[in-house]
Amino acid sequence: MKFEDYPAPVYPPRCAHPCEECGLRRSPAFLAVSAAELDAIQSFRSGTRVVEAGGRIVGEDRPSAQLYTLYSGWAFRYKTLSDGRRQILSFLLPGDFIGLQDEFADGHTHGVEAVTGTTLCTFERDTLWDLFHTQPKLGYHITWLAAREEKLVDDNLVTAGRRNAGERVAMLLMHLYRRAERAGMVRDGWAEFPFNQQHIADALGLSLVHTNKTLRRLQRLGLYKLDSGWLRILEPHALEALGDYFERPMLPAPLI
Amino acid sequence: MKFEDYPAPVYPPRCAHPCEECGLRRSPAFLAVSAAELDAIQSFRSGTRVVEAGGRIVGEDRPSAQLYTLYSGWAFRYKTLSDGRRQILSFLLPGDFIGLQDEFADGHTHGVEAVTGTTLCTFERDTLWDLFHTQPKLGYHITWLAAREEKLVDDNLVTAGRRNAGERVAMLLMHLYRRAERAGMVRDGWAEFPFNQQHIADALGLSLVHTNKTLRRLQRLGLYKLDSGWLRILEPHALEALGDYFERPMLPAPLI
DNA sequence: CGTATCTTTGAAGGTAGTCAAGGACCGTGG
DNA sequence: CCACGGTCCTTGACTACCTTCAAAGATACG
Repeated sequence: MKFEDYPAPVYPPRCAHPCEECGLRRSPAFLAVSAAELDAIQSFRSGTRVVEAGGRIVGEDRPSAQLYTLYSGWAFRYKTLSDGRRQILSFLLPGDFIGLQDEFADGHTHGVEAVTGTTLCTFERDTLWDLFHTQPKLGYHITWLAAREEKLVDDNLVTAGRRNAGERVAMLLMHLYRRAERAGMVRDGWAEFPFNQQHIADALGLSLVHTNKTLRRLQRLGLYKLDSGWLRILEPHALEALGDYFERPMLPAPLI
Repeated sequence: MKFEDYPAPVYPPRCAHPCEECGLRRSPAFLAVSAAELDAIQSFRSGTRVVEAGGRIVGEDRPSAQLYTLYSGWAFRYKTLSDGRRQILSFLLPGDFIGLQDEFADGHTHGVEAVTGTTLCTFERDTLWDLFHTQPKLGYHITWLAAREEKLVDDNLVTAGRRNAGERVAMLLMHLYRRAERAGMVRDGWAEFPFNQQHIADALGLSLVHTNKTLRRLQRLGLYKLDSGWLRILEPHALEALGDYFERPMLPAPLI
């Protein structure tokens, strides 16, 4: 059974309803929660926020007072050096938790930017400990999310450090496709792909020009198609082999 | 007051004593804990393990059944591609928690290797949830550690993706010196530096040869000295400016 | 003293960065 | 309707940073 068959909301206009009606939760990508936990999440949640495409979710200069769960849309975490060079650390999809890294900040924060229009559930940072205290299970889940997020960055570091341009692009395309698939953002083999080549370059640690040339090369080889914001993988095995990157089936994730 | 003034054990032969006598805890780098928490940690701990220099702490093929706190020595986390290219993800110092990333594994694990001889406190993975349940505060602390660890990898990703060789080396030297200082491994301005150039190359995503040439260049410029396993920073401001990397004062960390 | 490991250096080649400019597409407004 | 500016994509030419290959020192150790 594919995720497309589930009524997962791709871009709900807004999430103003109670958590128990949350559309995301119907997806099998997320763990079921008890009624008590859902209550705790509901009261942990302080509101909803909408950010337009290209807008800033969290500024790079200081940690935000809020934590977020991305409810719909695509976003990314990034850091910039003082001369403007930017590195994208990881991409964020619905269900991803935002802001944990800064919870224990010694400065050195990162920014979060929306790629598409996004909606977010907001939580107040200073109530986090209370959540751990009253609902240890949810604390455990948050640790789960933090650990998963770090694994993503681990993989990206291997890519930036040890893969060449072709391998990097192959790995990123497969990775984003798989995550989109899991999040129910694939229809008929086409995945939402709202990124421009500057995003890809900044994620892979390549220049814009070289990213373009590498993308075109792999496209001419017939490995994938990209059409007005939608991605289709034509040769998944070739891309996986080229990138030396083989996704394992993903476990259901907690959703806070 | 400098950390050197504290009686922090640099390389205790072994940690077989109860946690309340733990030498690490005397360091101001770590948060104080209550007696009840210390009891919980003590009963969470299942034993002690010693790994010789260069030995494998956690294999790359499968998640280990144990979690660890590094008690003494230096180690690193790494991943290797199928053709042998290796990327070091982060370095580990006393107090660092090991194995969390695999707690929620979907495969895709990483290895951990000892640089020097190390001693580790061991915990059984399947008792982690129990710890969260009975001691939410410690669960919160574990999340703290996970978030800090991810920030380290974030920084390393920026380095591998967007810094050139000189900047990478400058940043790594400053970073390791600062962490050694905090861990009480600096004496008279000399920090323990047990790494060979292959370690540095694998951490920075550079080739061994180019790493060597870059190290020599910065050394000839008089920015640092390296002598039989000990590092002295001669020009901290120059190195920080070159690497565009400015450490903020670090908060006391939890110690599990 | 011989072997293994690590460091150092030179030379050659290639991958990726930089510079520059044209093209495609889109929305806006004259 | 078409001109215009903006953003993003594409391509070529040139440059340079970094990798690879090769081999010679240095150091430690049995």
